[in-house]
Amino acid sequence: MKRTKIKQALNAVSPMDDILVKGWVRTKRDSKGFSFVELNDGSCLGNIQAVVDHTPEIEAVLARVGTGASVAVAGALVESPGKGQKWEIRGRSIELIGEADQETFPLQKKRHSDEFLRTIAHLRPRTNKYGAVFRIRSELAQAVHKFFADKGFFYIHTPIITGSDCEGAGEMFRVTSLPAGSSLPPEEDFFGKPSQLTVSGQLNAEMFALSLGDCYTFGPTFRAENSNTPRHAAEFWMIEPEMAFADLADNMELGEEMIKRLVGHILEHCAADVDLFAKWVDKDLMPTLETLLNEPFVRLSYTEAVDILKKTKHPFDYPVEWGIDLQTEHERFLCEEQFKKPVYVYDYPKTIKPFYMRLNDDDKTVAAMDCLVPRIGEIIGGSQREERLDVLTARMDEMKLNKDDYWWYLDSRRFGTAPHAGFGMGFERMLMLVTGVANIRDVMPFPRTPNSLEF
RNA sequence: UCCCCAGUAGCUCAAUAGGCAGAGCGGGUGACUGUUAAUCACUAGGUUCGCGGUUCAAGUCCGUGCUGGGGAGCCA
Repeated sequence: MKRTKIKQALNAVSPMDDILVKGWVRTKRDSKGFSFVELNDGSCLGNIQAVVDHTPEIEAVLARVGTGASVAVAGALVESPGKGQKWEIRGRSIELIGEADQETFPLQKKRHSDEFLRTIAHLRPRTNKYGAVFRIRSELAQAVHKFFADKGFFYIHTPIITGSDCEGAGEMFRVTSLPAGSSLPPEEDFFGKPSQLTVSGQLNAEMFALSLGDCYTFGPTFRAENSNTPRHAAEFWMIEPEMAFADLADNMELGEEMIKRLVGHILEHCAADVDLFAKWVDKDLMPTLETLLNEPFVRLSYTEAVDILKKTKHPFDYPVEWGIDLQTEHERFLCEEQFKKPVYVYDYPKTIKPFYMRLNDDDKTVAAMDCLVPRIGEIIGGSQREERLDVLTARMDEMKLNKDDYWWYLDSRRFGTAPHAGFGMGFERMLMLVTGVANIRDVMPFPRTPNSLEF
């Protein structure tokens, strides 16, 4: 007989004479003459309860069935006479597939701390909370692709290994095939030059925006920064759309539409899992998601933001002056206290932003934008790109970048250049936003952070 | 990388002023004919993170290292 997934069984509309389910035992309760066995197979948050009467053969099996064991139960799907569930399985047979030693199996039936579960990252998806996290993660990734596909964006696979320190966005991981401890020069290495793991697919994506129109990348990126915070990981996934013939306003509009669509999709498709987070992880999750969905995002120029920060009575550790980069405390004040909703800050001083952002007519600011959301901080960072060759090369000279390294990037401005804009969204931060999970390590299957590479 | 806090049973934690190492949960054994984190009884379980020091005596005080958490910087 073919296995029925528990999600299907729990959604049944009528009883079934024959059903076979397989899964992991969440809890077993014995009575005299029969036992309750609750199974979860990961297909959904809910467990299905099987009731098995004791026979000598079944008792022999049940003696070895404990929390965490994998089993197959065959029987009939019937309406449950007990409270708490609509359906249950009246078991005719139970087969032990994989035993779990009760002395050493680390997952209990009660709640564990996130810190402890991180030390058993290989087993934590078997818990309710982490099962829910990773079902939502999967659904969110699908929703990203659906959003862009619906809008006619093309999905571009930009390279993971890169040869140029593009952007200068933080420390990069070196890639080499030279033997450990080798003192050979980069010319002798695999690519004949230094190579690194990418920190962003943006520069490559720009080439495709200036060819296919609207496109996006969605893949892993790597930062070798020794940053130890609940919002950073050394390996994380980033979504980077890039649009031709678009400006900064189009860019902000796309970001807002995207966040609203993703939130709406998760509320619609992962209701049971989201409820778990609203109930146990973040009491304010539902109001937060409602705000994201229904409230228009604030749009505020950097200059206006500085004015607000200078006028408020709220004390800051870092004094505010036009020209400084906004500190975490400033960003949090703006979106958590001043407006209590997502805030776009745009037109930043050029001195604190990278070379590729489009210079505004004031010659002091660039067409950059950050989207700040409560609790997470910056979830989107983007800009209109500098499409004018002379302005772009002048900026590169100012910042002492070697133009030869960017010859192909500059070609796009030599031949048929066009205004274009794009941004990067941290996928894990989006996931933290929709689940209320506070630590990025807890929305990643096997998180990579400084001094942490166990799994 | 900097600042702050913590580390005691498998897990979550307690231990008065420096004076006998404790509880709940989990595990094991048994009871119970409809349980829902089942319940009840009994029971086993410890290098108090490592190293060094102070003291008659250290889980507790001092130094140092490691690990984890929170905050900051950097960023998505």
